[in-house]
Amino acid sequence: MSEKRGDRKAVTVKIASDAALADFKVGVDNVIFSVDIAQGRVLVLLVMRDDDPSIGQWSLPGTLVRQGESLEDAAYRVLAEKIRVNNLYLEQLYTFGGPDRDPREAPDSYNERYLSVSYFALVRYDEAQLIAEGVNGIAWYPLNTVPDLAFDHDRIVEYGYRRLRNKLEYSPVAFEVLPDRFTLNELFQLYTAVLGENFSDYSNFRTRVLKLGILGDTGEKVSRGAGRPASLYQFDREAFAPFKDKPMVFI
Amino acid sequence: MSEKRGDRKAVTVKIASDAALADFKVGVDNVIFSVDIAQGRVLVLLVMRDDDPSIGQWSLPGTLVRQGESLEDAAYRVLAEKIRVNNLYLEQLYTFGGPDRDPREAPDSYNERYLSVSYFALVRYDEAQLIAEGVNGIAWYPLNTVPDLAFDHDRIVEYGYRRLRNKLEYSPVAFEVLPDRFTLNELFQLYTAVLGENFSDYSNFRTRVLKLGILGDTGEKVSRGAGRPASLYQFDREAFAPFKDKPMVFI
DNA sequence: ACAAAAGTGTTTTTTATACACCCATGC
DNA sequence: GCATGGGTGTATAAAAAACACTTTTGT
Repeated sequence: MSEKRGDRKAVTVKIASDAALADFKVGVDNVIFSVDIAQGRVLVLLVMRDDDPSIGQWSLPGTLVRQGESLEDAAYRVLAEKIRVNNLYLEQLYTFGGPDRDPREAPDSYNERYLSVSYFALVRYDEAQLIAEGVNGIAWYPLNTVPDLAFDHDRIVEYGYRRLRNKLEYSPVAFEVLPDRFTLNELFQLYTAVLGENFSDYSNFRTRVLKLGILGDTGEKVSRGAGRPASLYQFDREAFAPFKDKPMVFI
Repeated sequence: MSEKRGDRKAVTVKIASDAALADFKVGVDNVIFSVDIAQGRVLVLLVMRDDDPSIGQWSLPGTLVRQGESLEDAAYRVLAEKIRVNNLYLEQLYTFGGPDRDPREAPDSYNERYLSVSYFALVRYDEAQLIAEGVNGIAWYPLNTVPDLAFDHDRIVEYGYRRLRNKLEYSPVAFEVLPDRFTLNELFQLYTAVLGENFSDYSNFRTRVLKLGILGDTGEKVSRGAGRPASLYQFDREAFAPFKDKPMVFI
């Protein structure tokens, strides 16, 4: 954990010292979630690998970072290659970079390391159009049916799901996934799908979320099948602004 | 954001395709915090750069990742080169990787990108022994007096501080920074130093933290100057175990 | 005795939880 | 008219916040 060979002597023995440094290719892997409110399911976007290592296995959509491209740009690029959306939420998740996490690092190859910066994304299920590649190289998988994934992508999905739950509780991400106008019940269903059945009582949920004062009643009503029509609400970004960056608890 | 030149054709046109990929050196930068309870100050460890870019400027202790070394190992290595501690808390913070964040990426050089994976660490102020390099190339800086730092290290410190506050509120990191046995007042001072004066009343803090049931009274008392002697408490890892991984609110 | 720090208790306000109940619509 | 989902209200319990008060030490 600590050979003391000096970084400080690096100036004089530059070549020798540089030889000890690892060379990296940097990949970006996206954990793209969506929530099928109607069915109460959380979905992850998976793609079938059709390339060199782990070919034919499901994996997260990813790519290698190109020259002049930022990490985030790369993340947006993969996303745009796989899926068409109008709105999305995207943020960095975690960086997995141990040696030996990628089979391409095999000693016989160029001795290059592969590091994966993962990104977390949330899109609208109903507006997301998958861009089919071959026949069926891409699909939404319900979280509980995700198959064994290539590389260490299982870990990444797990990590992403934890982030999703936290984000729901402490930030207004939910509104990135809902249509502009939505009923309180849809909001509730979304929370329930992600957080589990018993996270809260519907009527208490209503009270709390309305008391936050960040939802505006549009006055319009909509009928979802039988029963009394529901009011359509809108997320009020202005009203939310003061809470921005401050710790906040939703639900 | 999406040239369609294929990752998929990479097998056949490997050389041409690889040419578009960026080559990276990966750096690890540590935001090392400690809290001087007596003075109620949060401190960051800074080192004076004595090497190539931004020489003579303060920066976070960092290093480039070596062959066969994991990111975390690299983080531990820098830490061990700068400071001697018995206990510490360390976790990954964020990965900064836009092009042009490092002057070494200047177009005239090898066209190699530098990416920084930052780590967040917390150590005990009183037990931390700085390993002096030259005369004074290393120092604790109170958070509010941190000078302009090299690269994008200012951002990293800011980001790290946010993490520190969150960690204090939602996890028992505090006990990694306190001695094995500590008074409730020391715990309170620690929280106050990080979270600000008005985060809570001392007596309410006591009640809450004791009700958690994760602190054991050792029975021993200690006198800090005048006034009634205080009980020494111990963090009870067993009692805390069930809360592990579950969302939890401290104070 | 009195200042200083530790520790306890009490009161008030706010928030969470569990339900009971009324409302508006489709069939 | 009755099942279905939407929406309001109330009663109880728990947690947070404010602050008064007691206890034990050093000087």
